[in-house]
Amino acid sequence: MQKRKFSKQREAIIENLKNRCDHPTADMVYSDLRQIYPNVSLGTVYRNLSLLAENNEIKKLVSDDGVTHFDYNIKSHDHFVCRKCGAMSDLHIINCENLTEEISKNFDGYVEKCDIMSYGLCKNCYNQESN
Amino acid sequence: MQKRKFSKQREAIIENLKNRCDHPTADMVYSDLRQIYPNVSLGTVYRNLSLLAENNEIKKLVSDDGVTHFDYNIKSHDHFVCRKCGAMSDLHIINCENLTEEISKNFDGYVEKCDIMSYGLCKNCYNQESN
DNA sequence: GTTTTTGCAAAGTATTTGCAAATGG
DNA sequence: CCATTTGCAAATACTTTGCAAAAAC
Repeated sequence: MQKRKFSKQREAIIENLKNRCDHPTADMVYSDLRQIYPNVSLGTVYRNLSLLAENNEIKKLVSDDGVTHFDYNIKSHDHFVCRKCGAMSDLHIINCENLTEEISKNFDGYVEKCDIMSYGLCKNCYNQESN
Repeated sequence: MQKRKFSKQREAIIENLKNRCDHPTADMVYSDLRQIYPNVSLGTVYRNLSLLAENNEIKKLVSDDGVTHFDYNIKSHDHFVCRKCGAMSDLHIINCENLTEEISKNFDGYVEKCDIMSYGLCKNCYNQESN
């Protein structure tokens, strides 16, 4: 791996992810970044998010509908995606914490990680629907 | 929903999915279909796969790398994706069969389904790597 | 005869890449 | 200075869409 140099854009991307819990898309991060650095480019945001995800400094999460989200929390945890508003939120499932090891036992190969993604309607969208 | 009419292209797509277990992409199905119907278009394949997935006749599965796969088996089961060759295979996890209901208990909204996606190296790629 | 589906091509998304200039160490 | 990163624009990859013709019923 090449030596990494500091960049204020990358720092701002990390800061942005750190201070929110809505699992933003690249475009959402880009919108926020433009408030601070009006000339920042979407390419820079994509380049940095990919770099960080490859080095496991952040998590890249792709939902069923093909939308890519990013998460600052790299600890093993699961997610819920609302079919209606598309929001992704955290989910903590108690009895599936050692799932990776569990799968490894019966698997002929190397199991690196395991993601649980749940879908449906979030509280808000569910209440709206029943009106 | 509008009334559906028969189409030999759609039937061939279903047949193709039914007779394989490698969770193909739209393009893989398209390649096979051209052997039977040389003039079939990729648009038709996408249209039909979307239609079938929306009506829950097949499953649409998106892996971490953003690649969309399709599965004829609509019963609840989980998947493994090889990080090296990209192949998707089935995984049957015994103690996570009622996960959707389990999540529902502690969730303020409506939980429709739940996918477990596991990543690593498949048997073949793992053996190659250790040589 | 009316509705659905098709093939084709064009358009739409999301993401990546080439390159010269700017920045970091 | 040399390596990395940036902004910009163009390119790529994947998927959807508009439309007239064909097929289904």
